[in-house]
Amino acid sequence: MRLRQVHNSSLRSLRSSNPRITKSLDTHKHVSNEKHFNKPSLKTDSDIVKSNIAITNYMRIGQCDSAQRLFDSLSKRSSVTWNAMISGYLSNNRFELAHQMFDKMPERDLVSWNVMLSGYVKNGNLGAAKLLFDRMPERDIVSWNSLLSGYAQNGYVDEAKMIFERMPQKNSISWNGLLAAYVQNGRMEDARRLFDSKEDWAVVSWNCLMGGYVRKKRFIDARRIFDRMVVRDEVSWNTMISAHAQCGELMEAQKLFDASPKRDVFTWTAMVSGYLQNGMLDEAKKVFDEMPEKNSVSWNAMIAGYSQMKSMDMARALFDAMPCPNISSWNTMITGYAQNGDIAHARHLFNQMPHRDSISWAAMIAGYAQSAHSEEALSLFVDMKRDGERINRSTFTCVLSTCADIAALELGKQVHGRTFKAGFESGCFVGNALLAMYCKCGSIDEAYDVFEDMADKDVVSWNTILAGYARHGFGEKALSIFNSMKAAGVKPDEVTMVGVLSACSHTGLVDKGSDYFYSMTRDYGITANAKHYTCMIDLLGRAGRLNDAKNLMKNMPFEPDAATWGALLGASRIYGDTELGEKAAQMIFQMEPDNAGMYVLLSNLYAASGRWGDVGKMRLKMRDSGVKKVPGYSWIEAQNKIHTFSVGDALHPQRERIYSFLEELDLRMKKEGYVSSTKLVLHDVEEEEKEHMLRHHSEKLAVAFGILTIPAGRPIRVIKNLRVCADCHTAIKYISKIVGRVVILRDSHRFHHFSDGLCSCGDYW
DNA sequence: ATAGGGTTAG
Repeated sequence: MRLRQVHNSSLRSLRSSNPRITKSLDTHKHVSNEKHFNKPSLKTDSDIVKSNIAITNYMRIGQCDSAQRLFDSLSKRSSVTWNAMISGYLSNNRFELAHQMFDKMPERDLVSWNVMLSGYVKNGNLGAAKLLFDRMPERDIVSWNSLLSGYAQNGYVDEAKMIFERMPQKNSISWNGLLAAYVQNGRMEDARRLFDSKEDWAVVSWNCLMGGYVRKKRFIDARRIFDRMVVRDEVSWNTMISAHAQCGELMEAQKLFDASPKRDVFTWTAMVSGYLQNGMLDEAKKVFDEMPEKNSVSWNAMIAGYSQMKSMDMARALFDAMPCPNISSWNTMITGYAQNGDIAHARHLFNQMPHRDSISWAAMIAGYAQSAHSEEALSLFVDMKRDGERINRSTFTCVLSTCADIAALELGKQVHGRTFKAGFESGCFVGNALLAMYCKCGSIDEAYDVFEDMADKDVVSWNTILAGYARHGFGEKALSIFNSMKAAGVKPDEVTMVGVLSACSHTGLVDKGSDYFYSMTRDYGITANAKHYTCMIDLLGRAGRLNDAKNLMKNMPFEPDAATWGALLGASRIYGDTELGEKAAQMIFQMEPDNAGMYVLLSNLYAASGRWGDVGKMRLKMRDSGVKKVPGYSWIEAQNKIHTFSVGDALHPQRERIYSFLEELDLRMKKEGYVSSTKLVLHDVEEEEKEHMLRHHSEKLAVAFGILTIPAGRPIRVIKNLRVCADCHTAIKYISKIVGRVVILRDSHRFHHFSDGLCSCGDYW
């Protein structure tokens, strides 16, 4: 704190050097005038100063009305009086009133212009700021610095650099402005080059560079900067402490905490959230209790920690105990209740809270949507406008992405309609959200309609529709999108190529995929990343070239991650290579010990090759390691509701109708030649498992329910949280043919379009 | 007495 004061006071003396000169000139003028005027004018001037101070103080405590009343009552005002009003209004977010003052004032001085300029910048109106800057009768270094930061804050890094180069003079604020422009926009290499180009950076600039490295998770670079600092203020220590806490190095964080010269609420809160992020709730609570002073951020961090650990009672106790909960505290509680499935408590708090912002509404809407209450979600969306909360583009984007997550197509369509009515359909943000919603909800044709109608498509739009086709199993279509994209002059990026390679993989185009993979550096300047390699391993594996896949993995320039091993495991499963599958699964267990899906995959692999002893061992291993199999469930949207099914579901109101329909289907399937693969492998399975296998899986129940409720001619869209079961996959192919319906199933990995006895995945997934 | 930059905790 002391260092910060030293720093600020040196700035202040710099800042005041000019006014002091002006003042002495004023005094001089005044003395010469005194021959003609009598004392009152001197008295009036000191009165003006007094009222200026009073205005500033009123504004500082937010009493704009009192300031305005005082201003109106004055008989004499100087330009400082006007400037104090303008600046006060701006700092109280009363932009319109500030603007009116600026227009009305009789004589504007340089400060008036600078105040307005920074007002526009803070208001995010860069265009107006630029116009004002051009209109200014004169400019000083303050004007230039304001404009520089305006460009930087709005992401115009190169323009900021041009301003910096055009500046007649530069001071430490200007240098810091350019550095911050790079850091804020993630251009750390440029920031570093600038930083190394000169000495004598201010402490804030050191902090700025260090903070940039922390945000990029480049903790070693951050620490090097910290160690090189000759002068450190509290912010420097706090940044470094939170960096160590974030990456789980709590011992080191604690060491710096103990060594830091002064600890403020930031320092303490950084330690609390460090422990929370690493799941150490008790330690976090201990530090929290020891904190000498807490503010709402500290309380909210602790509350969020409890709610993430599903301890809503503890979270609630803290919430009730905290002195002044702010809007974030309420939002944290609502989100916590909603995510823990307690929608009633969430709604109760939502109704009680004094003010709601767009985050409160989004949390509540998402809560309803995720707990299968789409009607309430939509009606809340409608209520929002009535409550006075403006529905803006980001609200639509947020609601659409909720629809996408839960594949609520009907709800999504209604939101689409409202988006259109509100005039928000144009623009990439909402357009891409719509596009993604239709893709993820399984309606690839509607996604394409949106895509075609988009006036301005960016690379994200192209990537979304391309990956959409690939995930739906329409590889050829995905590749033709890729060609149109190139023809439209849009440069493919890394994400595009992931889509292209996975399209080739899903379509079995091994040679074409390899060509793209090996030529993308030359053609588009894209270096293969882990995802590209994973696609290639998947592609080779699918084609049965397991050795090539293994070799590619051996030769890739980075360590394989769980997804890469997963691709190899998938291939071994299809081609029955138990040895390779075992190796891959072991690697995945090491990296993701909680990944229950892998135990299931591996034990299925054993079962397929008749190794029943190993299947049993897997079961024991799973039990001993405490991993809980994630229960599989499926859901379907019908009659404005989301219907959820679990294996052998006994809760659904229409279960009897569904089960008898499945019996009937079973007979017809057998006539067509269907043999249940589960029944083939039953002979060596324990009783409990047998029963499990004989019961209908959730996806089959949902499909049957869909056929019974969704009007003929419309596809049946089902979503499953895990991968589709192989037996159900076969069964649904038969069912699609028997009843003449299209079934679109989204599982945790991709889409399956079942139609006339076939699936778009080509039985590889 | 009025004006410019930046960094840390939810």
